[in-house]
Amino acid sequence: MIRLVLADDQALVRDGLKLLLELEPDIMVAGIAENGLQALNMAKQHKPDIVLMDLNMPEMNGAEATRAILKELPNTKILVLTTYTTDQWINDALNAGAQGFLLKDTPREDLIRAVKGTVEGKNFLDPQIAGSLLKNREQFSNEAPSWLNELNDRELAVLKCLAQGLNNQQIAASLFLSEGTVRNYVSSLLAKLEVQDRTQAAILGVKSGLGNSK
Amino acid sequence: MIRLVLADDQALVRDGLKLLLELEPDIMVAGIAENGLQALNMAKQHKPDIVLMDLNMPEMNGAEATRAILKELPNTKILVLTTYTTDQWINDALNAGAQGFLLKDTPREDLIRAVKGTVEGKNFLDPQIAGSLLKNREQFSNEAPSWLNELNDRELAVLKCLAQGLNNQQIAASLFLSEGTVRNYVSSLLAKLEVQDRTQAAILGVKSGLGNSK
DNA sequence: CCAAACTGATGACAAATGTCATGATTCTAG
DNA sequence: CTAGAATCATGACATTTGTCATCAGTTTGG
Repeated sequence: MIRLVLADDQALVRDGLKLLLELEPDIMVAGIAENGLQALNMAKQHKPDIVLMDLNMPEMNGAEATRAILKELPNTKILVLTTYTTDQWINDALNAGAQGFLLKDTPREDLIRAVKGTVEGKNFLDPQIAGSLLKNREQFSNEAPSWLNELNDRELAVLKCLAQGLNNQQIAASLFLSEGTVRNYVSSLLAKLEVQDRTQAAILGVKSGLGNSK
Repeated sequence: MIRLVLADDQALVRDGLKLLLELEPDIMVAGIAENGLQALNMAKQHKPDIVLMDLNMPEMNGAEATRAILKELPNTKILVLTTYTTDQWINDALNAGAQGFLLKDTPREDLIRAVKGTVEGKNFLDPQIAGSLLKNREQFSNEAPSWLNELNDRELAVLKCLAQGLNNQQIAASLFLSEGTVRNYVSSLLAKLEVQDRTQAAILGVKSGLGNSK
């Protein structure tokens, strides 16, 4: 049995969704909220498996509420239901840690599938919304980190350090090398990456996902 | 009428998909390929609206084929059909520019919907695959770039340049300032961001999404 | 065994970077 | 009007960075 909290500022939508969801035998609407603040309180009170969250709400918007709920109850799943794909808060909600995004014109069967799937850890993204995610991604992860192969272990280690913003002295300490040696590795690194200086190398590293994993 | 090219190395899958797709009156299977190379040729020959692409294929895998096709025919949509969510090539295909990702156990109706939606520019991501995208995103876009408010226009402009890897001279040229002035702005920037050098500032900038938009 | 590659190191040098003090304009609020 | 901002600029200076030539062990493949 899936326990669910519903948050939307429009009464009609709330009531409609409630009916729609309770047609499903293994879904139980544990609480209904009219704004983000109520959603947070409902979540704390009922500890639901999943929260269906509207974005545009008074008091506390969906993104803020998502962040607040996840801070208290990190295992709760948040499925965002929004009206417009251009909603400026989609990005916020994404960052706040929402697990899924649906448009309100999603057919009932899809909504039910998304609710159940989200509880199981899947991530449902409406096709109209997914585009921005894909584009965003392109900005960051480079198409072909082909140079990863050209770099030897040391150079790769140095690049990781660069991507973390260390200077030569810190890198030397970190890798137990002399500073001069580090300078040499940085130098050959720059040549292989075909960049002009450590900053450009660091940017490449960050964009390729280095610099996060120690 | 949607013209479609199908690429999969398994005969059964090819035949099954062909039958399944042609049940739909407004979809026409223009070509069938057994590997990536054939897919590329088929695409060049038939100029389809969309290519259904398997990832694991001999000769040229799906990701490479995707990249090759998009290079020649940038308006073609590529919908990837894969068997496993852990497929190591998913990332490659994503970077190669595929517009959608489905698992092969997707029901027929969803497949049809995805094909039509993808042609219309939507992005269908299987819920099991979308997760990695969301996680990836978390690494990069910082939740609260609070310092963004503390920076004035010039400093922000300089930070953008830093995030693009420009040196002081290039920044000066770009913003029509003297190099010395740029050095001053960089200096105050570093203080406000509480970092030690331009590399660390650039990393912050990149992680916050600057450095992409001019 | 020997050449080649790899790894780590030094010193010297030019260029880029970061910090500071200081000035000149211009704009704005009291 | 005037003090104080914001903006742009200089020059001087110490430090960091990047490049190069060179050297010395160690490993490895032929």
